[in-house]
Amino acid sequence: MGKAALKSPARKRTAPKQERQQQLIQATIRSVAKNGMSDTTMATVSSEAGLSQGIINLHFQSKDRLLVETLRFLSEQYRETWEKAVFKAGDDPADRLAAMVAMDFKAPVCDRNKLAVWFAFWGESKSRPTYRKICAMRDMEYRAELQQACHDLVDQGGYQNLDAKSVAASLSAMTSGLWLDLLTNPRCMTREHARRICMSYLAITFPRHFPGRSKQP
Amino acid sequence: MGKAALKSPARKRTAPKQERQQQLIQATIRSVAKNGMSDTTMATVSSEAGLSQGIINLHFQSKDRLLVETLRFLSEQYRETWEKAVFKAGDDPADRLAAMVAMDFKAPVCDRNKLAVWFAFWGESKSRPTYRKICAMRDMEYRAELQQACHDLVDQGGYQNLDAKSVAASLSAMTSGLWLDLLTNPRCMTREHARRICMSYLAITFPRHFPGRSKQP
DNA sequence: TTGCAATGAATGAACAATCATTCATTCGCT
DNA sequence: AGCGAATGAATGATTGTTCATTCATTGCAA
Repeated sequence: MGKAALKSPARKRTAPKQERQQQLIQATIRSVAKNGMSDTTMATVSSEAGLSQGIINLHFQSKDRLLVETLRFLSEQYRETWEKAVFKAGDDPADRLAAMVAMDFKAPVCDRNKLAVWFAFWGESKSRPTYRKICAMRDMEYRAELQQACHDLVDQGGYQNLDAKSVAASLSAMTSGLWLDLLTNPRCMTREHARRICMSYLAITFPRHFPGRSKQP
Repeated sequence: MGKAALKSPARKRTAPKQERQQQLIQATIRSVAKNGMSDTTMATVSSEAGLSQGIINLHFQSKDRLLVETLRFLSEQYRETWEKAVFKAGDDPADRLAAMVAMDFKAPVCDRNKLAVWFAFWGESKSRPTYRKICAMRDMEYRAELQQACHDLVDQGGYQNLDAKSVAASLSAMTSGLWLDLLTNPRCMTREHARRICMSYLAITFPRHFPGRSKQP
């Protein structure tokens, strides 16, 4: 054991496998956001990570696997985030809905780089069954939770004319549509504004459980 | 002149410039839908068009310009389509809204190939200012029209608590979100179902101008 | 009509650049 | 010393672009 502490403690040259993989996935997100999926190469990713050329093949075997693992990471982070939010919200279905909406427009999920990457994967999803499966699973799980909360609220609040499934589909669609605004039009749309728009939808849909919509800009 | 009609009348070897360019843009849409943006090459496009390697540089100078012109085509076709739909709908703002929603989920706009291409461009838009400008302009024009119709309906129908801008933003977001469903989950979402979801939103937002929402699946 | 240049659209082989992947070597930790 | 992590030059495949050539069409002369 060396006498001196020595070394830049900030960045070890050799790191545990999982840590390096995570580092490369983060670099992939930055590269896809900065250069687009088409211009993201092994070189742009490894350079973004501050590591060498061959590092990706060492940890992920191929570029394809790196991209799949990146999508899987985004997908799992999304699920963990809303699961946590729902748990914290407790039993009340209205609280659960509000928590899921809030989560959709806050870090770590709603980050401009990550939004760009989501859309990049969606754009490739028609030609890549693996992407489509991961996306479909994320969507299914999220929407099932949304639907459950809507169903509970319809029951508990006596909204007999509402179809929980349709409301969940509407809310989910609105969310991804607002993500698009945040991505392509960040000057006209903020995360807080996007959240308010979703809450307005909840307000007219479940008027007895959410504060009424006002003429906000 | 010529005795025999001669020639395969179906495909002339030399065609007017504009016709060839259109042919190549259609081939680009098919290739991006089939192979994704990353795996769309000069070879896949020209082969999809049934033409030779050099043909794209002859007509578009570069791959970049081909892609930009493809996005511009989609954007202009979208605008022409909704302009026509709004014109046909006449003066009534509720009719105009319904017409724009219907147009969003019908050919030629709502084609699965074209949706894939839209998302591919959106995914690259953060890294390509040219893409972002074209997308932003399309969105702005469309939303201005939507907003106008909402504004008229708010005035005429006495919906004093509604903000036309927010309603337009909600509807627009819902539309692109439903496009995502149609792209990634075509088995669970149809164009007609998507249209109904939008109409349900209009029904709860403008209850005196649209038929009430029922418990449809 | 028939023959014959002239035109320019279309081709596809060739080229240089870029790409993902490999692997012999170096480096750092125990 | 020994071992695994990391490197980066090397490799072959793929890419966008170029350009000499081919070929259908058109205009003109006889």
